[in-house]
Amino acid sequence: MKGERTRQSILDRAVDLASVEGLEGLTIGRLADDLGMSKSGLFAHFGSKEELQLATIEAASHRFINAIFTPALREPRGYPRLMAICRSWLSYLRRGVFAGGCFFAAASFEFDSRPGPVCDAVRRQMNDWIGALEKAIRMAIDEGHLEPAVDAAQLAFELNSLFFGANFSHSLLKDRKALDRAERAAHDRLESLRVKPRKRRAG
Amino acid sequence: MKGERTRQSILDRAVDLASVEGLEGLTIGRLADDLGMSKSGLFAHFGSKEELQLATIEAASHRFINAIFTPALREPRGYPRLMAICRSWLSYLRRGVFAGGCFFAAASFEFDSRPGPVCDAVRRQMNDWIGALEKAIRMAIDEGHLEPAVDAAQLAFELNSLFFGANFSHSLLKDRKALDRAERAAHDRLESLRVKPRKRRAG
DNA sequence: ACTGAAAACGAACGTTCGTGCTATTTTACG
DNA sequence: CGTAAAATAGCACGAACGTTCGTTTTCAGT
Repeated sequence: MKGERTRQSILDRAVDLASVEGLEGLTIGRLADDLGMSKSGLFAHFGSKEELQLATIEAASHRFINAIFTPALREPRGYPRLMAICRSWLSYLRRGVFAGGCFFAAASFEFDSRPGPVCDAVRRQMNDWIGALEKAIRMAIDEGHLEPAVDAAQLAFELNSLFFGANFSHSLLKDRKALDRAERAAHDRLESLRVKPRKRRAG
Repeated sequence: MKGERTRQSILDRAVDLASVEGLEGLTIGRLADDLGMSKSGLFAHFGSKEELQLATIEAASHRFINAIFTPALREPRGYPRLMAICRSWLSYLRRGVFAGGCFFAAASFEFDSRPGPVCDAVRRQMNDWIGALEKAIRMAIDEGHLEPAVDAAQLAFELNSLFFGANFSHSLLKDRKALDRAERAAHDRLESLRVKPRKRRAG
């Protein structure tokens, strides 16, 4: 009972630490110090560093979903929801949901050339994310909001790229216009693929 | 004399190692083993790990410029050169110029929240790169190839985002269509901003 | 070929890493 | 309450980290 609570607070801190120092830079000793507990006490919760990393990814995913999808799913499906996801993503960066920028952007570039269970877990998360983006796009097509010819995978790729680019310009270059640029690019791109509502007949 | 040659071969290997393991994961012992030399012998060339990291960034920059700009600068300025940069970038990823994908994409996301001399050096490199992109865009505007209203900084942001996105989809997701998607997106975007050559009078 | 300098080496330093153990404390429950 | 179980602490380990130092090897210029 108590264990579960402790575990959660460990992971909460681990997610932020890893978003700054990286999943490999995330260290058991450092994490234990931060939480005022012993290395071995913390270690017992996970059994290995790799398990800690995997659990941290899982915890980060929950935080991500809460920040992006939970609010966006309140919007009506189709174009509004798709646009809400974009705005949620940028606002999630602005609000600093993770201490060191987007956890998954960092993890993606850290592990993209280091095969293993951690790499697999990151890839799985990112495939889910891209899949969810594509789904929202297909919904917008089905609702008649986007042109039927739109390639969902292509558009998802482009939107995701803009988010990564925003993270980069915002966090590393400290460009205060980064998020505005990304929002403008996403908006313009979506607008260009939008079905113009000349007549309200198509359903 | 000999020292400079050794130093260069160290950095050559360091660049590839760091593009896989990260600039922090780049380890003096590992690097020395790879090169069949002693830790202390290697260490003496740099005096500290941080200096090794900074020198590695510098070396990576040379390789990057050789792969991207040297060929692109042979194209006539304006639209052709801009498009050549885009294609060079994607081909540079395809050819595996760095062992672990784009060195600078990895470094950017690794150090974007870790202030210090290494972060500063990465930021400087990336500012140079974005600046060069903007310059190529402005040239295309000046040559009358792109609409005069084009916002160079905005377009540079978008192109760079596509490159990062390509790196991500290519390296982590192993999506074989990643580079094609990025090229298509870049091409379409540039085409949409292009001055249509209806009559060959302007210029 | 000789020699002074430059380069590389080998061993060791103190620290931190992840990971085992064995106690001890704390918690949950009958 | 008391007690079994769960959670945490303490300590030690071997390996790897960056770094220092004194020695030895290799090179370049005369």
